[in-house]
Amino acid sequence: MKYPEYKQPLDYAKVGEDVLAWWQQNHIFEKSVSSREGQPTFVFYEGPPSANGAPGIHHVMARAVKDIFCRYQTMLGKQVPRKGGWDTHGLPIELQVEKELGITKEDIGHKISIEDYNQRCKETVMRFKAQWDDLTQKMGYWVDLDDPYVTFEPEYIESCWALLKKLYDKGLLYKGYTIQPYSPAAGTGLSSHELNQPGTYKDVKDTTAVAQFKVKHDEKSEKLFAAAGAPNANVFILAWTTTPWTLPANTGLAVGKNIPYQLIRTFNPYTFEPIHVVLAKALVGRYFSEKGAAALLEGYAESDHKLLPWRLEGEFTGADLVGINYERLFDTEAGFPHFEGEENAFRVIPADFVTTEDGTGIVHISPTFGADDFRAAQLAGIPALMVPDDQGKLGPIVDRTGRYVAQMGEFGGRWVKNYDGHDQSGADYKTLDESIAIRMRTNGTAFKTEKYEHTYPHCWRTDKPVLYYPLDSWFIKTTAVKDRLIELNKTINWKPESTGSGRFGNWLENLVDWNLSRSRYWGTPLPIWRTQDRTEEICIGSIAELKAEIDKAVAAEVMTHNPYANGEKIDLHRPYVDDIFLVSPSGQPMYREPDLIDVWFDSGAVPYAQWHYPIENADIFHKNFPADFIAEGVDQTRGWFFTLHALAVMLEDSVAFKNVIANGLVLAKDGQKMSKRLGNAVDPFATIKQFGPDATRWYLIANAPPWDNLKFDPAGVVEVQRRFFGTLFNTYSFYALYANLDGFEIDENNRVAHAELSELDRWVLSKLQSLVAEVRLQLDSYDPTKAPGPSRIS
RNA sequence: GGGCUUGUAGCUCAGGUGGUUAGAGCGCUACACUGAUAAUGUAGAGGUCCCUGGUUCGAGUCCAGGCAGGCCCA
Repeated sequence: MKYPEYKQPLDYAKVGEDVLAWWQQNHIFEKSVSSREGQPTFVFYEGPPSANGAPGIHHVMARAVKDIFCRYQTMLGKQVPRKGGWDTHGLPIELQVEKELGITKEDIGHKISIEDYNQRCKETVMRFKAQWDDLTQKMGYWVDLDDPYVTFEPEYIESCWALLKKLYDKGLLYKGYTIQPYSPAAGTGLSSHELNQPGTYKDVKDTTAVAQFKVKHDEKSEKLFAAAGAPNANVFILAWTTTPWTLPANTGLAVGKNIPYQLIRTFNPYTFEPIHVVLAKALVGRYFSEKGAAALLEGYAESDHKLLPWRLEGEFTGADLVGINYERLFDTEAGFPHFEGEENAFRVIPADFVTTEDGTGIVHISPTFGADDFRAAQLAGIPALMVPDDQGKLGPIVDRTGRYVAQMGEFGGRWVKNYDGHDQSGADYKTLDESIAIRMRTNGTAFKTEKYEHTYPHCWRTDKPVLYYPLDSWFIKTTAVKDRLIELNKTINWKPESTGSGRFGNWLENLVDWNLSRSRYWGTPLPIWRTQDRTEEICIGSIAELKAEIDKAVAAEVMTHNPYANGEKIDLHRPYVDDIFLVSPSGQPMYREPDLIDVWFDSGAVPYAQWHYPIENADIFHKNFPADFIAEGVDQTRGWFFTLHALAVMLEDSVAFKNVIANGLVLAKDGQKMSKRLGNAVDPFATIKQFGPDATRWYLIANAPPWDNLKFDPAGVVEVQRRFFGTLFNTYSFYALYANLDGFEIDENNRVAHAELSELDRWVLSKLQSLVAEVRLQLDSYDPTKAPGPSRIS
């Protein structure tokens, strides 16, 4: 018998196992790479999976996508090296270890040493590696598992340090601040994880204020004064805040570009002065009554002031207001401090978070006390109000204990909230918010002040209100290359296109600097050492450099000995690097900046660090950069896709990848998200065991484009199995049966001349060539779903 | 709240640049074959193209506004 005949029913899982065994015995994957030595390469980067959880069915889909294009290019004759890798650092692993040990972040360094804790993280992260390797093989994903990169290895970290140093030398690494939840009572920053603890958000009654910001009359504001009908009119912009203590730190006002605003002629309800105010059209009704519109303007000052008269004078959009200058509310004449950049402050700017839900539709911006404020101000070039402390270091108007700094005039030294537990029971006791409100009512800068109940986050340890406060962080100045990031992004072939131009493109348009700092333990440490007075610092770019600097420090007696002198293997993690002190050129000791870097830096560094570049292997790196193709979930848009792109543009002035598929999610068959809790998660091992890898992969790819969400229905896999593989199998069996009966044999050396072929034969050959052309066309354009299409039709 | 995305037959999905009776597979119904048979062939039924407005001689397709699901970010 020439052609093997199989019995029904065919065991698809068995076929998969047999093929896998044959691959492994004959090293087929290895040969598919080694046999193409010298051929053009097709560069692929494996997005490192984190091995701290079991793989799911969506990983099978993501990896099937990767596998398809790598194999296709291999079949076209290219060499496609595929280095596997593991992402091993980061918060999810730390949280898992904390949970398993029953500890919190505060216990690290006390109940458990940093050394033991990090050891535990290292063990935990590789716990599922065996499962991942198993799935990788069973699903038939070809990737090099024998020589993967691992982000916690010293060589990998060393590469990250070298890259950081390159950025540092280009002036792209700097220390600044970011607005984070901060507990003055506990003296510590809070993570979003801590803020999500139950009970942190409480209803509190605060003094709120609608402040009047006086518009300066210049060409930017001319239209307002024209509508008011007097060049010397008192025109104010109204902004509401639930935290009046932030008003002295105001440096800007934010409007929504498309929101309609109105100019209203009326009176200040406390001083009875005639004024003109600007607020959102949608909110005029909150402050002005129907009756007031009809009330006489004349005679209000002498009336009982119960009814506030008003008149509409004009309407503008937010875009009309942008750029208008206004007078500082708490000015230097009243004893409040000058600050750096104040000539650029006190301007109306646009912001996308402005709504007309509450307040006045205009948001008071204090860049030191709000994350949104900070971001909007940074985008618009508005400075923050910062004052120097006794050491000359710039800081916000509130110190770390929660008090106004001394420079704050009549309010200097006042507590922002009651952080020290002082007595508030006295009859004439006033909170800072109340004192500020009284001042504003007196000098005609408050349009309305009232008590208002709202929810506000509190520190889970001290029960005191949280402040949003500027905390030190290290940044990569991605905004310096923003235009180039956008420009190069346009050269990338995104599948689907909308992810590149929309989600990713918009993200780049609104880019802020990349906050690298993480106050954690398990990750790549920041390789920067500084003197205590912050005047001297060094960025270490390699282990060799570190050793040399340690030798200098030992010579200067800053360190007693070099812990790496006798050639033992270096561990660059905490706590070891924290125990290294270096010496500055002027002879001062330097201490490591205690932060870790964002794990996304680790993964963005894959193209370099997987080869231990730039320490070594420059030739290998250049041969394998940039990638021709990568694929990952759409949730990586601001993660891996961004960090790859950002680092490539800053370091190499290049894209990191030319083609990218951003695949969607795999949902349960009812369209719900898969979760262990709902019990609707599909086990990839069971699926492959039941249906075999071929039907599983075919279903995942052919059923819907990978960038759409896929509703995973096992019945669909059954259908694929019957419809496609069943047909294929039956067709083969039919052929095998009769070919064997007739003793048909193909004689490669004596084929029938084309001209002598029957019409039917020629039709079939034509059909085949059309199929090949169609499949190639679709695979060349990175559409794996359309590629199998033609083969499904007869 | 913002960005992106999806909504076409019972199910899963196709439907460049607007143009006759809106398609495929599965499922369903009927018939045929009974040496491919837990198959195969032939035929058929089945749709308010999410809703509302608009542009147009003409809209599943273009525009605006909603509704519902999803992802990411606040």
